[in-house]
Amino acid sequence: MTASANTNPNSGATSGDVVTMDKIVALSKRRGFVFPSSEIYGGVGSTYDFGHYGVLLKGNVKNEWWRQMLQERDDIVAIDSAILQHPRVWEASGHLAGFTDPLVDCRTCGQRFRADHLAELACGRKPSKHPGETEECSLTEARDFNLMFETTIGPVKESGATAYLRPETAQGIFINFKNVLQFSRKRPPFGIAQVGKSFRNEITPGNFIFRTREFEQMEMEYFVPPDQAREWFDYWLKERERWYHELGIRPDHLRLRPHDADELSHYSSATSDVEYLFPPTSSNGAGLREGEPRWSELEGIANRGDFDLTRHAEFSGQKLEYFDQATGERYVPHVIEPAAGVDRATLAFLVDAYDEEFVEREGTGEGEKRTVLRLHPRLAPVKAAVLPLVSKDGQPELAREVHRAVRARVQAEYDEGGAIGRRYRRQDEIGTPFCLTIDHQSLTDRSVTLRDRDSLAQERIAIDGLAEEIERRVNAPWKTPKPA
RNA sequence: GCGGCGGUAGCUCAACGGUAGAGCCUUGCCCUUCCAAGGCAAUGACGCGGGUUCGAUUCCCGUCCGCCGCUCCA
Repeated sequence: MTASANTNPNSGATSGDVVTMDKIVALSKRRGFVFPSSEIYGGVGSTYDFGHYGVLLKGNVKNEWWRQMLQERDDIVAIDSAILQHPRVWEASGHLAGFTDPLVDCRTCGQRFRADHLAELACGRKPSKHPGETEECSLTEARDFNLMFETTIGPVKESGATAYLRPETAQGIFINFKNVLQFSRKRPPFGIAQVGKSFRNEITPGNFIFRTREFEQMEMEYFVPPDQAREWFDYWLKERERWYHELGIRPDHLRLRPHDADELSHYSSATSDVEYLFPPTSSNGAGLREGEPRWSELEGIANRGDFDLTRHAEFSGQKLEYFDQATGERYVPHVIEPAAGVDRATLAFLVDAYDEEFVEREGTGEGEKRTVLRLHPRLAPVKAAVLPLVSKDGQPELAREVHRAVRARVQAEYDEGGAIGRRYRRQDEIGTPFCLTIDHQSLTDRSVTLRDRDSLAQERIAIDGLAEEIERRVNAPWKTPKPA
């Protein structure tokens, strides 16, 4: 729970400490994971485009989430709801009211206040004053802060109906509760899961892809009998924590943090955050660091009670409840919601995997720094790279054959350009767990060397059955070699 | 949105009131070699707009973008 190992700037250059956000941003751009969006036009604040490896990595993160939610159990079904929904959805959810308060800023003290609550608010000055009451106060005009993106349905703006881009995927699940109940043959406890884009006009986006105005969520609403809500809440806390651990996040960099009473959302009776210990922004050569490591939220797990179904029942006039044939009971299920950020999880996996080490050149005592992403093989964008040692003597031809076989099973690359060491390092930087090198011996005995990303160890392995062997290794249990 | 700092090739840096230079990276060719150190060549930058000036990447203003703090959340 504590961050002692990483809050101490003098803790030395253990491999876990070298990462900074600057390095992640630079690597992301250098290797084509993530680019600032609209760059050729000067950029748009806090929007990002995912490049080739970023798409593969993020896709793997989502796949792993689906694996836990769908493949490994039979009480959760999937849905993919529309981004544009009926405006009443957001009245019922509370977003339209809660997201549109007029606010004023004070230019003197820098604080922000609800414009309609000035008379009751204290502005922090002594003796206690209301905002605007003292001579130094310099309040701005009241402005509407609508955190939802607004658009118009219909091509003529003036005559169209106002609609909102969804600020969360959860509501798309609640409004489909009836549909799913009818067609999925499920009864509580059961869940509905969704992955998709959401949009919020954040006041202060930033921290790379950590907080953006357009982001992707992985949300699951788990509907349970009211008297079981607490136990399922605890269950999902553990399940979600296990998910991060199994995908290689170092346990001492992950924690569950229960919300205080005053932090709770309007809809929640209990919420815990899954937090990751993110590194500082940058560090200079002298070991001084700008910013401190900071616990930040990857995921919120909330007990939403019956708030959502009750509200939608009220606003829509539809019955949103479950009738238990066995007991003759009719009730509104309570909801446990693990709501995770895809981009945040992806960033955390990148950060946690980042490592640098010194590789000595044989016998010289000198060497090079190696940058490597120690990603769980299942998360790695590319599972295997096929490399002919030299690009002649029939090696490229055999390598192409191996590549064709391997890529039939897993994401694989072929590369014959430049020195072999350089190609290994390129693969290290994108986290490829296995490099398959074709050499002169390969041509006579149909074997390759398999080079391990983390240990650099090489072993000789037969080409026949190679693709299956790679697939087996990718799916084997894995633990990060990085020290805690 | 407010306050502080910053913006020169993909990256790390340099110089300068007289139209920018290096290393690394990348690409091509040669070499053929199991961990980025070989040879030859090439691509490539003053965030954007305005002002001062004979002349602005340099000085001034605005704007955009980024980082740090306030606030919010996945």
